[in-house]
Amino acid sequence: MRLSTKGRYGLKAMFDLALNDGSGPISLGTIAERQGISIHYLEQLVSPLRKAGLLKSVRGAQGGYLLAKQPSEISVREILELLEGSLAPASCVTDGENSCDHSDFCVSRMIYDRIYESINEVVDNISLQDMLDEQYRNLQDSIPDMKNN
Amino acid sequence: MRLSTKGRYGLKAMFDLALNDGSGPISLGTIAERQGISIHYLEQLVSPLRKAGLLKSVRGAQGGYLLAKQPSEISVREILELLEGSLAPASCVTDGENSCDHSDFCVSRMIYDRIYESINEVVDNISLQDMLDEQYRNLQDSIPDMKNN
DNA sequence: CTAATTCCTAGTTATTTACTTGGAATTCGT
DNA sequence: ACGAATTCCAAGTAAATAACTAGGAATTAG
Repeated sequence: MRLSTKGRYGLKAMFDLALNDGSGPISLGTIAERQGISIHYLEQLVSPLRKAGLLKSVRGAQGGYLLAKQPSEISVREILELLEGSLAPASCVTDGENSCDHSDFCVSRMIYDRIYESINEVVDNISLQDMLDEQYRNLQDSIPDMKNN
Repeated sequence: MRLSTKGRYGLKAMFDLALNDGSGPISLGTIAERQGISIHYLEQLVSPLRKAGLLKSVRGAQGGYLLAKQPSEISVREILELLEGSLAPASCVTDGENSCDHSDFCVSRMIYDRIYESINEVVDNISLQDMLDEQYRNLQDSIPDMKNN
């Protein structure tokens, strides 16, 4: 039940962009270095995010990526689902009836449905803005002097 | 974020045993056939469940497995955690601080924590007895005549 | 024109999953 | 006492997936 590096790195990258929202395009090189991720690997993660319209790219020198919407308008769910596929704990939850053998009238499936719902409830209701707010709160609480970082 | 076959098959097997609770030991061969799982693979799943005290075994001919406790006393969480390991979406959630690089003051981790909690909230509160109840309800609703199966 | 970038496709390696194989130990029924 | 049915145990293996790497074309600021 682990998220893969795709989801985790992708979320990190999006959060990095959110932190720098408004300062013009940020290159993958910069993000890769800051987050400790291979730049070529990052490219692959960023590509679907761009195609889905979560971020914009600027090509050429001094180019890079920017959020395509406000941080408040991008949910963690969108990001994770794009990179991980659906967050369902079993394929029958999203595949409809066909994948399930019905031998036990799918009581197991009822469980997977409920897990799926509860995961979505969480990630649907956290936006990048919420993450920024949380970050700010963390900084205030633990290291008051670092507010300006 | 998928459960592996270990967790899913293991849950199926436990539910099968719950359905037959009280009728003496059920052999893995029977379960394997009913649930469409390789018997040798099932063995591997059942072994940790036995060692953890969720089920008992009876060796030799006419032997098999039985639940070691009442269905109401066995939660889906216990079963899944035994077979899948913790249901945390990232290792930092259960590994403590060491695995996390703190570069973003772990706002990501806050998310993984919340997902983890919400998953546990679900699986903690479903017991094998709840599954039996649900099964019975399903049968009543969809095929009234099959109540006696 | 050049350096810095995105963009694209195709490898490759490492890890994990999902089993299979083989056989010893145990016990019921006859 | 014997044989069939079982649990129990340790390895091995094949397939799938994850996690990258490699190479290069296209674009653009300076």
